[in-house]
Amino acid sequence: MKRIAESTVRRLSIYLSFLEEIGARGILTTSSDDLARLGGTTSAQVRKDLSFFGSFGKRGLGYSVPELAARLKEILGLGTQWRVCIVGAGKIGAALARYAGFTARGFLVAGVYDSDPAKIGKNSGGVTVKDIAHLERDVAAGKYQIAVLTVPAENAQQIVDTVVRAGLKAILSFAPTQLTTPPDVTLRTVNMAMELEGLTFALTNREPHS
Amino acid sequence: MKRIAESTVRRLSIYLSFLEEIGARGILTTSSDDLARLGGTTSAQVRKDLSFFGSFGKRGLGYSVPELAARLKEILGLGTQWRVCIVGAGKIGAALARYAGFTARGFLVAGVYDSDPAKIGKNSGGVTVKDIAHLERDVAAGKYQIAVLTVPAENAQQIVDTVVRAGLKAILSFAPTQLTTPPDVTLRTVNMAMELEGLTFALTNREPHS
DNA sequence: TCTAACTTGTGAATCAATTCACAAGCTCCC
DNA sequence: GGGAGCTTGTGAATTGATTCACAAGTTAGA
Repeated sequence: MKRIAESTVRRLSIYLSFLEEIGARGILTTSSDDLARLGGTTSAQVRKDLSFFGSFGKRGLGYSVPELAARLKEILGLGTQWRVCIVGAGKIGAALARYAGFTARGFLVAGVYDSDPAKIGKNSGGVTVKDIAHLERDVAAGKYQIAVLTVPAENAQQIVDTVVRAGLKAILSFAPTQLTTPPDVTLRTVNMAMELEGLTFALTNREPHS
Repeated sequence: MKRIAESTVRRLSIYLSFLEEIGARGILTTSSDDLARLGGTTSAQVRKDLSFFGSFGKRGLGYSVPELAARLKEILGLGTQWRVCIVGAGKIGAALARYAGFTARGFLVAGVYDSDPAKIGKNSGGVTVKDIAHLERDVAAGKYQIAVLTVPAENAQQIVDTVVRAGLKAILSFAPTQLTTPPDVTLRTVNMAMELEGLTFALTNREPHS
């Protein structure tokens, strides 16, 4: 299969969340134009995105909401429940552990790890915090498919190396640092300071009147 | 000035954080090749990114670390302190309110708002939670330049409309929904479920051997 | 002063993503 | 059955981003 751009995958997520929303309201049919309007893009873009995976619509009619939603779930790999571990039981880790948006989309926070003895054994987001010394063993045992990192920047690469060594293939990092992984491991980084800097850049460099 | 791509701005943030890191270690000079290696890109990309804003290096020599850092701070608008309000005093809002990465880069969390009477008046991340009914007035009074939204998806657009009406030009949203703003308002959205879906897509569609 | 070894800055070329534009398919209604 | 009115799917064209490749500037050392 041809390589799919990250931007395309992001849009598929957006389309899916709209399909679920309008599906819940009982709407059975939609069009690329509807999806484009709701998702902030163009109808041609919607159709091109979908065309990478097949043709799911009917000419003249549009798309069946439940059918397209099911196909997108399949494409995005949301058919099964994914087990996630959160590494770092600080404020952000605890917030994520009980973030409803995860469970709503089929992710199960099955473990939380920290290195701080004061936190180990305590409850964080409904899960007991485990000793990070057990992380590698648990990952190697297949307990998780995805790791979410909410640790300080200076520890992040070491933890990446640990979970990669144990065989994990997908990591979402909130550590504000650049991380490296082997090519067969997918890494996404969310850097909140960087997002804010995108805003200050815009505030600073915007034309006064436009 | 020519329009600058968002990807370029993101990379400038990365370059800056490396310059600060190596600057703190006493390194005075660096090259586009160093920055590329650390930032996961190519030296040509680094030079092209910088070329949009001027020429900051010396041929044959490279870049002065403190000088380039200062120019990047200026470009990214990090010369002044920015006042941020957090709307939504839930788990994620509270975690962000005391997130060290923000203050380290010159952002001041100057207010936290919520609509829940049980939270108003309580302390969240070192700031007293205010009634969201006062948000519009406070924004209009110029108390904040940036709003961070950590509210449920169903309330997010209404709050965007409120702060935009009050004159705010920069919003960072963590609500898992598509939001719309006038063209003179910059909006960035971080959607954690969408990031995870990018990972599950990769896990599902990856070639078994490559 | 001259050469060797670097590294920048930047047009040109390539590669990637988006948009255009239209043939083809579907439904409804006369 | 046939025409009108939709909407998809997709090559072609366009727009945008990245990479290439090299002239020009700088330093160090002989």
